[in-house]
Amino acid sequence: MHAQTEDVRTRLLETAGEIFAERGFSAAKVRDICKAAEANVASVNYYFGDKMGLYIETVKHAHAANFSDPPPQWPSGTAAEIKLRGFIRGMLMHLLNPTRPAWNAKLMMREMAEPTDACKQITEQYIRPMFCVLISILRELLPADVTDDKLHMTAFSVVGQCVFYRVQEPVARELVGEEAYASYAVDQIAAHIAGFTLAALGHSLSPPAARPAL
Amino acid sequence: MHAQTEDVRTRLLETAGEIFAERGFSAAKVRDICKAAEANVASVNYYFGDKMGLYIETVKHAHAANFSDPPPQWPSGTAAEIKLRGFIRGMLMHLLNPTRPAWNAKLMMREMAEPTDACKQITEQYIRPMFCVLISILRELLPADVTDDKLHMTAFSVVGQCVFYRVQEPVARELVGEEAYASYAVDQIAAHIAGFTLAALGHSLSPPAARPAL
Amino acid sequence: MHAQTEDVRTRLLETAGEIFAERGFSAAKVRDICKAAEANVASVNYYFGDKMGLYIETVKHAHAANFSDPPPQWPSGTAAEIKLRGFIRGMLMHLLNPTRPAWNAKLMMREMAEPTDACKQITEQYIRPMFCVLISILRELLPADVTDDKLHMTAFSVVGQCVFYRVQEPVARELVGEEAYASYAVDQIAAHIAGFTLAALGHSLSPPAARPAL
Amino acid sequence: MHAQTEDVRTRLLETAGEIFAERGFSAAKVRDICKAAEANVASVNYYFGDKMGLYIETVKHAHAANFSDPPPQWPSGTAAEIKLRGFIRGMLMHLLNPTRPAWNAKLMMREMAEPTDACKQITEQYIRPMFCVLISILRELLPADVTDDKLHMTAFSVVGQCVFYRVQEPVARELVGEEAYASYAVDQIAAHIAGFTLAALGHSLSPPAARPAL
DNA sequence: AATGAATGAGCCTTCATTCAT
DNA sequence: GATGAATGAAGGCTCATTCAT
Repeated sequence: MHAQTEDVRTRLLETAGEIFAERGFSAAKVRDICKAAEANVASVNYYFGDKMGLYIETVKHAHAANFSDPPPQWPSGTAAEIKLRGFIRGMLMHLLNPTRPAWNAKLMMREMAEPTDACKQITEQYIRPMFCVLISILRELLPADVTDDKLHMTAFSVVGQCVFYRVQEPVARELVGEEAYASYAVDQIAAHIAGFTLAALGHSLSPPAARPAL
Repeated sequence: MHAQTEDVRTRLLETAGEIFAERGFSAAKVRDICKAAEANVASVNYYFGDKMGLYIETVKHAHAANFSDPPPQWPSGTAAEIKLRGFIRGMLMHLLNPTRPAWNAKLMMREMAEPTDACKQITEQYIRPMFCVLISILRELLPADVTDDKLHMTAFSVVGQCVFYRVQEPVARELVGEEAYASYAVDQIAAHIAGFTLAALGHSLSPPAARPAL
Repeated sequence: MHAQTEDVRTRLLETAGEIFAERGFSAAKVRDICKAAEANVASVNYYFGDKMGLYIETVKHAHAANFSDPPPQWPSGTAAEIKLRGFIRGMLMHLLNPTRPAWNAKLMMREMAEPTDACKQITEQYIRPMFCVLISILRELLPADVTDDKLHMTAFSVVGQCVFYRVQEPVARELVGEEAYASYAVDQIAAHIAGFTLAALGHSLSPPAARPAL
Repeated sequence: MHAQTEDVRTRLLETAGEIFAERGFSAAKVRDICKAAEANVASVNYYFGDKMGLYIETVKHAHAANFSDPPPQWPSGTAAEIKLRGFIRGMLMHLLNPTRPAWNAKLMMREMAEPTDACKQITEQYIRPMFCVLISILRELLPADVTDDKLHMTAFSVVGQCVFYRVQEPVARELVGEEAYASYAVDQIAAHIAGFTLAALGHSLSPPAARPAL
């Protein structure tokens, strides 16, 4: 109760992430957050000034925790196709990872729907680096004279296919049925998106395994 | 006070959509909604039972207003490619329609992040019919022996590319810059997505502009 | 809907009695009353001005219905003991009658707890006549030179014993247990009170049946 | 603001008693109670959970304040008649106590008319102990082989006579006239009820004033 | 005469915040 | 530094009442 002083702040951040994600900003009650974090009712105001202060720090913290993985890297000379497949799989793993980030991603969704200052910060800090990696991979796969617009839209096509499974989950689940949706494996989805994308880019119509040299 | 009697309900629906979209369910106050709709404080409970009732109807109404167009139809014999291009363009027009939409789409985002009963109802009522049309188009473009899973994932790839521009708008805008993003025309995006998709399906390397060879 | 016009008023009165008795004045909702009476929501205000108007009329109506029985009468020359037994039994029948008056009596209780104008009116109109009968019976059973105070207090002793079973029912039920209380028959209680009273007055310690001439 | 901190709860209890008694549960407004108690609007929910919680505690408190005197005790060997006289007088003193009671009793009336959880609790906590004392006294005055029913009904006859003066006060006052009623002294009533009861039980024709013979 | 759609005052309750310790 | 008892602003909802028909 005295040595773990800094821990309270962190516990608050973690718990708040979960609860904000689950219920949204205004539906989340600071009392509930504090109780769940085994902290005092006044802790939020003490550590973060007010509820909004806690929220902003929470969003930052969530991103830091969720996207702190360094952008993927490959040995130079790795084939662009391999890198694209890896990138897509990594992204889906992040988005659909059922262990930790359940609420992390939900929180992000909210930010998208109602961007706060946190949104811009996060984009620059965590998303742009990933985006740049994707762009560089796609540049290898596209003709050298491709326009920036085309390049960006292609990247968006890749990202759009991936985030769909996160963003539209409830709808997709309803459309194909609970059972069918439950059977989707991350690897299966990743293979589909990568295959679809590579085919679109005029590379390989063959499934990953059939590739001669990896 | 007598001719516009039914209009109160409608005005409430419209105004609530705007406010729910802007602030979210719990942050939106029925008092504010009523004031904005020039309706009585009790109107919400009178017409919709309670706040949640208003919300559900609002979400439905938003969809109805935005997606009530009957699923697109083509003369029999129309080439599948033409239909797909039309479908994608129509979907983007809806999603990015600058006249009505602002809050309409935002509201949907919220529903995705935190699905309520409204979500299921809308999916069945408005989304599934569209989805079925897309599926039938894709069936023409895919091999006859394609699995349902593959068919569905392909549809999701199409839809994912489209909704990205709605869902991730703030991020996309930030990533490519305000100016570049503003220059994107619906037709340009639609052409990209259609071309990307048809290429992925191994069809057409032709439109949007009879590309020589890739 | 047009011929039964007067009936609505009456139905309202009856239903309101039941509901006012059950829930009290402010907890009773005019909507519920109207629905139960199959009358319009505005009927109360139409027929009685407002909710309080309905209440006052309801209390009057309830008493008229419940105590309209003429005060008991006996052939001249009937023994005072017989008359007292009859009086007590009649009073208990009224108070505990499980068929009609359940709510009638409850309503009266409320009036006692919080006397309105209706209370005085009722006392004069319905209660005093009964009280006078009791007094006249007791005068026969008490010495001629009894004071008025003594006479009144004796009457109150009789009445008090009777109303106890109505007024303190929940407590009595709890004290002796649900089962035992349920086994009390009106006749048994009446016999006890009459016997108790007559004994107190120095007449007969014998149970009613053992009386030589009836 | 610091020494009297506990007093808020108590002040609330006292004030609520007065107001609940005066207006009934639903007509009493927590705002009014808080204002009268010089407490915050949220105090009720803070201390008692909700309005009903306050009500229950209030009823208990009223009883505790009014009946908290330990059940009367007498030196062993005291004559049962003496004890009965004492018991009756004590009970009437409580019921008619002009210092505190006004609303206390009214509140009880309401509970009887519309029993809540509070009723049961009070019966067990405050009323039953008194009732047991009365029963034990009566057992001394009645034949050894008396049935439980008879014993209980006899107790009810005693209690009924007493509570009448509380419960039916408005009616009694009206029946005998304001003046006459005002002249009733507690001692006078107590003497009457005790005398009446003892006579009924076949004991004592002695007190209150060594009556020669009846 | 009688209705029922619509109103607005106001009630109970919640909840972020504060302040004395 | 950290707490938790207490606050007051405001929110959702109810309900008696009205008014045009």
